[in-house]
Amino acid sequence: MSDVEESHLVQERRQKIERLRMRGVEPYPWSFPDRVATSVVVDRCAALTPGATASGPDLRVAGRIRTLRQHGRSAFVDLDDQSGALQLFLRVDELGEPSYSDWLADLDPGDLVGAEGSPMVTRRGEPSLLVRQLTMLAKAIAPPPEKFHGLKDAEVRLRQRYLDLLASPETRARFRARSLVVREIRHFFDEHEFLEVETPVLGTVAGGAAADPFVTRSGYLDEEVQLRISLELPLKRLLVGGFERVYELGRIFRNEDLDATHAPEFTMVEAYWAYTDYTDMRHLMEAMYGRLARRVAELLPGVPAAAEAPGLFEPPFAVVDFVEALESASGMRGIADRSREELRDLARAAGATVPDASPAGKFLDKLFEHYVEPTLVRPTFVVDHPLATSPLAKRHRSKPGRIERFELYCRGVELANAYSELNDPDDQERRFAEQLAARGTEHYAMDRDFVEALRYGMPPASGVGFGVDRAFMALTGTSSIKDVILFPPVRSRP
RNA sequence: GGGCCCAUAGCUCAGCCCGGUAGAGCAGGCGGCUCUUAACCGCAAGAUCAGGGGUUCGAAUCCCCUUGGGCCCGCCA
Repeated sequence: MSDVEESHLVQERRQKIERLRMRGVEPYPWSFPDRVATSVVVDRCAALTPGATASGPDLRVAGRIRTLRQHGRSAFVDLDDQSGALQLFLRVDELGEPSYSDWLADLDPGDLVGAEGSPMVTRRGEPSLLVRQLTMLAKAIAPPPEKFHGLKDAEVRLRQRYLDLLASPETRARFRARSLVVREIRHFFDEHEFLEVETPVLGTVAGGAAADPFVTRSGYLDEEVQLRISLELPLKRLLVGGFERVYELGRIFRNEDLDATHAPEFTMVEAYWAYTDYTDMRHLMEAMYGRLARRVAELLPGVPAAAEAPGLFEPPFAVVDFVEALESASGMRGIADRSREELRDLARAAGATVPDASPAGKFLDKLFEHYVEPTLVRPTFVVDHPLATSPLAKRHRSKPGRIERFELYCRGVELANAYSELNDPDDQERRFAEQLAARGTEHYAMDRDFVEALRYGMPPASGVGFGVDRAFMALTGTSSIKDVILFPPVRSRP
């Protein structure tokens, strides 16, 4: 592939810049005040009959040229802006000579231009702006992707996301919807009187989950530091400190492979709610996902999965017991009483490759993943997991050997993980020690200060965590996490 | 980490199986056209066929390696 800088297309455009300057036109001016969105002009046109031109003051619009259709002494330009698109109608009898010919000689697809004129509807019925004055706002030197087929190259779409965005209204709509769903999540927690907080990304112990951290070094601390892999432990310290409803929405980092549902940095929400238990949190999540589903349906009516989301996420969601669901799906009995070795052999028989040393909870997760997860298409709360599956949840008040936990699944994806949070400091210390004994690699350490904090008393509380990227994927039926992250990680160019 | 697949003009794609001087559409250039909307008509141009090596009289095409990407599996509670 030849260097863009060298191509004849670029040289043509550089010559056009020289011509613009020679006729006194600045190719990169500073602003374009008093413009309206193209949608405003389109709305104004709705009152006009075909062939009619609006009276009243001229309107100004700005945007990027998608296509040009020249007809000798008139021309049509399709102009895109964030609100949509508008056809510009250029005519020699409006622009005059030599202005008309000069402009047509120097305009290209991809250029950012401003236009001033009257709203009008063409005889063929197309809402348009009859242009009296054109302004170059930024001359594009590099040609844009092809106007009809758009940008297909998956690599370019990831490496040069701006090209994907400028060529694809669908991509723009998807990322806009993501941003507005994030805003909706904040509204939801804010309305429920949760306080949004920010906790450190860099710390000396990355805890709250089992994942490989990114490791770096702090010159100030003169110590190894790790990027957070979860938000859990600092947020619970805030419950100790007296905040009763807190949440954080932020980036977390796990030094692991990128695939369709995992990215090494992703956005997570965790919320902690004092004096409530996991059943209260279950109802909160039901309400939240119901609301987010209605929002994506508004934002992406043309995306089938999004349009169907409100029906799918209509509360109440199904509730199934972890052990009962696993036993009924697999035909096995007495799952909770099996030894670690038995569970390991069962997991392997189900096709999982797991190391000998894994804790029993790992094998149970694998069995669940294999037998039950694929069947959970409608939103379903899986509740009351075996004790071994998490070190941070409180023991179940009535089911021996279980914890008070739920996971929400939908369309085969995990959409939330919540507990009645463990607040017994001695039990917490024991459970951390058991996890460490089963793991024991160099970058893992017990967060002793967290155990110390619990000794001062953390109120009974429920807590939840969910990945924003995956939530948005499930709500919109998007199959790859790269399609919901604006700038996914890419290797440096060879 | 394992398997399969892909890389040809700025963009979207043919050509590859079965080796014989690299093609189209869009975009760009020149000419024509005052209601088109994937505008249209004519002319001329545009390529280190991802990179490197090999086989061959001859390689975009067959073989090997490298790089980047995609899908699946494994890993990632």
